Amino acid sequence: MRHKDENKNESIFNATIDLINEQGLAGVSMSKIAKKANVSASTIYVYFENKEDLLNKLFIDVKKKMSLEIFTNFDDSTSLQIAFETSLRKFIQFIITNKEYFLFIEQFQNSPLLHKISLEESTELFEPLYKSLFEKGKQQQVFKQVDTKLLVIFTFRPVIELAKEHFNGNFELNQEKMDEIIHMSWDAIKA
Amino acid sequence: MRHKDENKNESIFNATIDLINEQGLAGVSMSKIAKKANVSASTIYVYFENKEDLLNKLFIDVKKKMSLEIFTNFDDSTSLQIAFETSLRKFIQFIITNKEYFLFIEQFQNSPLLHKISLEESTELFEPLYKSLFEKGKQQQVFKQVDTKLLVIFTFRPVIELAKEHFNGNFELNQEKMDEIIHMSWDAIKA
Amino acid sequence: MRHKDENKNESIFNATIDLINEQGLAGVSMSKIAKKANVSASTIYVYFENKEDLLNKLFIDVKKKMSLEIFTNFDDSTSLQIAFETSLRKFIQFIITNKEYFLFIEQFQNSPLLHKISLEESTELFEPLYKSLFEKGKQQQVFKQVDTKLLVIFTFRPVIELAKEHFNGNFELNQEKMDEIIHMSWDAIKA
Amino acid sequence: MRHKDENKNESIFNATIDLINEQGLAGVSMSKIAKKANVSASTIYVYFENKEDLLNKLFIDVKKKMSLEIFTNFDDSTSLQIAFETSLRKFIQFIITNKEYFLFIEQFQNSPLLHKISLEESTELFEPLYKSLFEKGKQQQVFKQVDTKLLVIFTFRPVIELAKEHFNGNFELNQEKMDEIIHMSWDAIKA
DNA sequence: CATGAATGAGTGTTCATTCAT
DNA sequence: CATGAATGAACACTCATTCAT
Repeated sequence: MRHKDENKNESIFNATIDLINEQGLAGVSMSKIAKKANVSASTIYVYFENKEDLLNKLFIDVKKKMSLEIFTNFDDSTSLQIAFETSLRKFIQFIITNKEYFLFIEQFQNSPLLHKISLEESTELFEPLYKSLFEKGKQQQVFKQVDTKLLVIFTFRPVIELAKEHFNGNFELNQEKMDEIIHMSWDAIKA
Repeated sequence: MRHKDENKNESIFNATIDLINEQGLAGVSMSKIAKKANVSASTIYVYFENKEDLLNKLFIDVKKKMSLEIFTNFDDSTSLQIAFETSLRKFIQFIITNKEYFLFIEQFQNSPLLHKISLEESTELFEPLYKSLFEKGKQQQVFKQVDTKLLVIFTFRPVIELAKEHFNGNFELNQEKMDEIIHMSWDAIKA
Repeated sequence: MRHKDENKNESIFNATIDLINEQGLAGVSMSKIAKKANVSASTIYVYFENKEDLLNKLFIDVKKKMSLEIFTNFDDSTSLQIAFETSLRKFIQFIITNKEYFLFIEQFQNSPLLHKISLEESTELFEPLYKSLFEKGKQQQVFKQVDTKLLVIFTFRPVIELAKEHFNGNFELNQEKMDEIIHMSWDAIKA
Repeated sequence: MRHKDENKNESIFNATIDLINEQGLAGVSMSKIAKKANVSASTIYVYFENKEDLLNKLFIDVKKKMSLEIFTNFDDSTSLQIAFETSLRKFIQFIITNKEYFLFIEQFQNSPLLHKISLEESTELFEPLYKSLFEKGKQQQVFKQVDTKLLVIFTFRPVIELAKEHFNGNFELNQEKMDEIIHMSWDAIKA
């Protein structure tokens, strides 16, 4: 349970995140969110146009938090391999310490309620990574000469999937495993 | 007595698949399925216990179809690299030519409606692949000495994600891309 | 649980009685009866016109069983007080040893599904009691000169209500209590 | 905000009572109640948790009305026989002039939807009667030395049953009959 | 700004009964 | 005689949203 915020917007966000983690995206309703956030259901409509709007804004908010943490102390000037490893480790770190944000993103990313615009807006937040890591890597012939999307997916998707299995209790994502994953991702994308 | 119409089971399945592809898993309701399948909503309950039961049985049915196609002509005796490439290509082939099955699986796999038993039952269908490809490969030191789950995920997850982007229209999964993906997956898992 | 009868009619009756005792009258449905009786739901319609018909026939059947037991060895020639006490004790005996019949009767007696004709038909079964006990008693000035219905109700209703409380566990209907009840009923009706 | 219409609660109660009297307890449904009360079915859920809650609250409400009327001008200091007769007459009066409340109580009292708590709460309303009538009567050796429950049942049950027959049209509960009933109940309980 | 009241549309499911064999 | 298949109508209840204050 998270603590009550002064800010109503924030407490609606928190209630939503908590609910989705407890009951899944399909289990959230405006009235449940209202109850958990200790506001009236109609108050939510003061802050958000409708349910879709609430979820999309929450999505962008969470993605912003994520990018902020990943780009903290991001050093453009290190070797590509170090930049790669650092980024991926920070990403894993964020997932592990923000389980409820991660699970919300994973659920909502596949939902038809996610607007294309929100997805694009949230993707743009990670542009620096694409530019100063993957595309630079391709230019320097360190990475394979393939669509950047392929590099991104081989870097992040496997660990995402394994984190899910970890949270499900079907897999233990310990230090050793993380090293192996990073190694495998690197092998996949390196030229 | 009236004899059970084998088609009815099938047409309920088809209606469900179509609906999920049109409206997403959250958008399917028993009455919509009934309307699309041209049966009464209560007729569905002659064939299935409830909504969960229907979706789980459909899931297993589709997974069975998938495994059947992947294991057709599966040759245990070829080189590992050929077995790997053949399997992955057949998998991609299935996805591309059975878009609606693939999208149903992807949506339902993450749903809380999916029973653990159904998931296990469907996973077992692919056991031969794990045994005669990934574990054999580890024994022969062709693959990395890591948890088989890592090998499986680096083999199948990237292409799944790219297929989704392909169907979304954000990415063109052509022959060249497939070759690249297969190459990257191979690099990821090979020792 | 009662054992399966050869006679289908009987096994449908038994299943119904059992169900009503387990789930209450509101909880019985034709399909549940069918399942419990190990027949198809449509088979019930071979034996009975519809649900109402089934319940009404069952009601009369049970009332018949009841009257049979009460009138066994009924001695017309004893003193009225002995006849009164014997009848009432036999009635109590039937209730206690046939809890499931009793509870069905009590539930169905108040149901709008009970046809007036069935009620009359079942009431007639107890005519002898009215004639050779209550009306004779009035003639002989042993009982109050009031409507026979009053005599009947003061004789049977209190014990019925206390039997219900007994089965509910709110009241212990032991030998002493029975004696008291019989005494009170007698005081109520005697001139 | 819109303020709660006190009438609405009341009109839902009235609609429910009317429906039960017309169709029996088994015949009431939330949508029928809604239609009769001229509100949307979902509005009922603003006032009550669910069907059970509605019926239980209605039950307590009606019992309260009943006890209020019975205890009006209840005089603790009169002779026991006068107190007995006054109470019983007031009870009969309530039944006769509030047929629809009475029939609701009789039906719901036997329903599995009645919560034990509601029953207890409603029983407590009549505690004064038990204490200053029946138990006092036993102390003064005016009544038989039996379980108070027996006294209560012999006092109220026969008249309840006869009122039902009266409303069914099988019995005319006129002034003379009432006097006889009161007399018989008194004989039953008096020492 | 905030909210309780109100609702039409929809949910999954059960029902008594009929049909066709 | 017996039955599984089939169904329209109904059920209790939840939903996202709007209204009036």
